Formats: sequence, C-alpha cells, structure tokens
Amino acid sequence: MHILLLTIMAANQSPKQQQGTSSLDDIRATRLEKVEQLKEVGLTPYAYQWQSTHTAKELQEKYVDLEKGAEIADDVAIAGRIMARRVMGKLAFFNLQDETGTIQLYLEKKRLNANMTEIESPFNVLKKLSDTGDIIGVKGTIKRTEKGELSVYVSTYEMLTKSLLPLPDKWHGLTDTEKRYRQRYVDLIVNPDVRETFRRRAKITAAIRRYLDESGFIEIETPVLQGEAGGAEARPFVTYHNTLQMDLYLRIATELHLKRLIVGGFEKVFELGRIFRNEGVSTRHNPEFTSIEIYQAYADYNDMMVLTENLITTAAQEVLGGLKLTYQDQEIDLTSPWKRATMHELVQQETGLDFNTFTTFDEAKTAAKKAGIEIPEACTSIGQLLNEAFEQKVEETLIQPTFVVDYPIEISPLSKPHRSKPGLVERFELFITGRELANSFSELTDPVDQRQRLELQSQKKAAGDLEAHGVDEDFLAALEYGMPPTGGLGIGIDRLVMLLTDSPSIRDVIAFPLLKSSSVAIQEFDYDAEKKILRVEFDRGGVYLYHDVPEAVYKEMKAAPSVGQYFNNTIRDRYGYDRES
RNA sequence: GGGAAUGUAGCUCAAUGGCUAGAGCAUUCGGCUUUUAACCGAUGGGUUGUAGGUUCGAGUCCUACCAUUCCCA
Repeated sequence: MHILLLTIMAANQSPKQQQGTSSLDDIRATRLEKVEQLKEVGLTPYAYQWQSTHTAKELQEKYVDLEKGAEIADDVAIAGRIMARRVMGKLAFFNLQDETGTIQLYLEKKRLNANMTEIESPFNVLKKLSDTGDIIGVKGTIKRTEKGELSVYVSTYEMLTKSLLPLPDKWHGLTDTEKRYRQRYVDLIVNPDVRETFRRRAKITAAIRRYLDESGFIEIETPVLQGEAGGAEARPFVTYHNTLQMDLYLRIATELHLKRLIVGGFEKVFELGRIFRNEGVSTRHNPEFTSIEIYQAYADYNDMMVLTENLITTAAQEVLGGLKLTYQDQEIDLTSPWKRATMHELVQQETGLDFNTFTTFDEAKTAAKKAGIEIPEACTSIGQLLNEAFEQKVEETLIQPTFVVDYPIEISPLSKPHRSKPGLVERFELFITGRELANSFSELTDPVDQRQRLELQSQKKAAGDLEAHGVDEDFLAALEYGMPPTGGLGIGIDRLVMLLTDSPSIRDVIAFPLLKSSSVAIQEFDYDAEKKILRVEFDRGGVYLYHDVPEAVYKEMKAAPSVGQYFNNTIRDRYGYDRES
C-alpha cells in the first residue's frame, strides 16, 4: 500500500478547458520561438562550456581605481545571468550577475558587429533574442562609463543558456514567502542575501569541522536507518525495508552509536548530519534538521563547556569576523567565558522559589502554582516541576549566552549522576536569545544504572508515550564492555546558523524546507461495481484505487454538486487505497 | 491540535455588494549611442486559491475545503 497523503481540494465536474493563453504561456512560447531563431542565426541556445578569466567581484576589485570614462585594453571573459537590460538604439547596457556579484555590460552595435563577423548583425540578434534571465558569456575589455559604472566593453558574446520563464519584478523582487521556499532557485537568483545565508551556513559547518579536526576529533558516520530509534525523546519517522521485511526508523539522534564508538576505543568522535523528528513544523522546527554530536573520552561536562565556547566563537569569527552580533534587534555578545548558573539559581532569581527547600512534591506544587506556573498532568515530581518553572519563566530571559547547569535526573536519562548534588545530573544546556542551542552531559557509563533508566523509558512507551523508546540492548551490551568517562555535546546547527545570519525562521537557513504538497484536484473517476473499486484520476497524473467502496457512495459522488468536497468528506481517509501501477 | 491574518495578471499591489476587475514593472511592437527601477509612444495578458450558497447583482457577504504566514500548545 502506497502511503501518500493526498489532499484533495476541489474538482470540476467536467474536465478543465484551456481557453486562450495566459500571459505566462505567451512569454514562454515567445521565448521558445527565440530558441529556434537563435539556432537559425547560428548560435547555440544551450552551450556546452565557457571559460571565464574573472568573476564579477574580482573585476570590481581589480579596477576599483579606474577613472570615469577611462578604458583599459585588458582582455577579460565572464559569464552570468542577465538581470536587467537597458537597450538604446545602437547601444545597450545589461547587468550581469554571477555567484560573486554583478557587473555591467557595455554593448555597442559597432563593436559587436566588427568582432562577430560569423553571424549577421549580432547586436540586433542580442537585442531581439535575449531576455532577462538568460545566461550569457562575454569577452571584451574594461571600461568605466561616464556615469561611473565599471563595465565590460563587449567584443563578442555567446548565448550559454536561454531562459524560458520570466524573473520576478526587478524592483520588488520575490517576497511571497511560500513561493520563496517552494521555488528556492528563484529566490536565490533574485535575493542576494539568501545566497549569503547559505554561503555562511557552509562556512559555519566547515569552521566547526576544521576546529574539531585540528583538535584530533574524527567524524564517523552512523546509521540513519535504525531498528529502534533512541538517544532522545521524540517521535521518529517509520519506514520499511522490502527484502528484509522489517520496519525501520529514521534516526532521532546519533548519540547511541557514537558512544559505541567510544567503547570501541575512539577517544574523540563526532558526526555532523541530518536527524529526523516526526513532529510539528514551526519557525524553529523542521522535521529534518542538522545537529552535531561530539563525544570525548576522559572528559566531563566542564570540558564540554569550554569546547562549546570554542566551537561557537570560532564559527562566529569565521562568518562575522567578530563576537558581537545583532539578532532580530537584540545585541548579543559572544565573548567568552559565558555566564554559568545552575537551574536552581535561575529559577529562584525569576520566581523567588528555592527548590532546594522543598521536601515533598505537594509542597513544591503549591508554591509553584502561587508563583504562576502552570502544572501539566504529566508533571509528577519536584525535578519535573523545576524544569517546568525553568521553561515557563527563565528560558526566554536568557538572551546573552548562558550555560544552565545541573539538571534534575528525571528529565535526563543518559547523563551521569552529579558527583556532589543528589537528585541532579551533570548536564548543561546553552541558551542564547532565549533558545536552546546546545545540550551536554557527563555521559552515564554505569550499565546497570543505564539499564534501569532505559527500562523506565520503555515502560512509558508501553503506556502509550509516543516519544519514549524501547531498550536498545546492543547499546547496553556495549556499556557492559566498559565505556571510559566521557563528555558528550550536541549543538543544533540550524539554530546556530539562524543566530549567525540573523534569520527569524529555521526555513530561512534550510535550502529546501519541508512544505505541504500543493493541493490536487480530481480530474476523472469511475467505478467497478463488481470489485467495488473506485478509480480516481487526479489532475497531477496520479491514479488511485479505493477499495470496498459501496456503489451508493459512487452514485452520491456522481450526483454531488462538488466532487472534491464530497471526496474529502466521505472517501478520503475512510477507504483503503493504493496507487495504480 | 487551537486562534488570527492572508490568497486578485509572470512579479509587487489597487478595487464602498453595482459600468467591461485596474496600476507599476516584466512581455510584445516602434523610437533612441552613456543608461542605473533608463526614457517616450503603442500593445497583449485574469477560472479574483477551490467548490458550494445568499443576492436582481459577489473579488467583496456566508459555509466547507486547500495552501501560506504569525501567535499559542
């Protein structure tokens, strides 16, 4: 059975009739015609190769001192996309954009016609057959115009790729958020800061990897497909392996495998990669996102705090050139060392409640209610209540980098008990701009203790907690062979990139964020009365068979004023279906 | 999952329940050898997200659905 969530919107009773042509179709048809005309005059609308001598940025830098009106006979070659065209009678100015920036092309009829003798009137060809969006290569010399714009004074050009679809408005650009995410390539063409964001993202991950490499860490890739998802509390994605006939989960963390590597004798390992959590989507959550987990043998969480500072300041230096930044109008200073405070201290500061003084849960509950803390049903211990108080009252106040240390044991199943504070574990989370950016602990290495805690999780799973997981016996076996004392650290890369690129939404730092599929309308449907199969053809081309549909339903559907609405209400989600092969 | 807002030409946006749904940019045609959102003149382009409903009349009001954005959980 093909698992596919088809959302059906509406459907016309009769197949759609295309009347007339839309303006977009017209533009496309005109440009296809231009492709043919280019071939006729002897040009290649889709070329094979081009050699540039410079990028736009290199030219701008090299000739920065060239005076207005001056020309230099240096031969240059450059390629890029035409972003704007200004055509006079016998002279034209194009703006050319490559990955590095833009440069103006100075296109003179006389010069082009003198240098491109193999085709007839090349200036007119360019004037008639080029459009914004086309990718061209030009050769020529350098000239700064009277108005002060550095230009390539073009001798010859080649059409490298003819574009068929119009670019968004040159002044307003593309602002429709949905279209920006769905058609990121258009967003990237017209919005230079989007390109800059992804360039920075690449620099950040490269800087982190470089720092770790120089510190003796090695990156080892661990499985994405797992028999049991573990290492975090989160709902996993489920998939299926056909020939092995087994359910598999996409990983929700890399923790348990990286720790196996520490058992195996590696002392400094990490993995920077994608993990998957089957949860809601928001400005701070994408179902697939990137994290880095780092494990260092013989280290504890104090060592990991220093490592966290070093990694993040290194990344910030790399992309910002400094440690002060502005995030959504908030001034952030990343100069280390960062503030360290225990969860108890912070909660006391914000709420006045000293959780160290509570001896019973009821006592704590009464005091917390008084302080305006909402207590969910699942909250049944002082430790969980402390965490609730922290999340509700403290988190959003932690704007400057702050290590929150020493967490209650109840919410930290994988970390080592605190060496001096009973009921707590050696764990910290890093908060910046009120958001959690990193999570770390002195890893639990006692296999007996670990088994007890995982079995507790497993009971929660059996009781219906979808974020809890079964016991990973193989992981426990690994611990029984003996894992050295180890410090572990996880950093949310997307959130770090958001911080360092001043991006308000996680979708701004993920090139292709997950969006719902666009709606589909019903094109046609028919019914096999004998097999009770309703066959539905959607306008996207998909054909699906719905099983055991009563004939009465088919008749009602046929008579319904809106087929799509009837389908949504009565058939979708109620009958089994699969895709017609 | 709940609430609010949005959806009109390729893009950015207008349009008190009432004339043939408009404008700028882009397109197409013409003019122009120093433009910078070039300019001047002309031109084509619409299933107003989808389907119902109310109404003499719906882009506008109502219902359902789809998608997006923001807030909350």
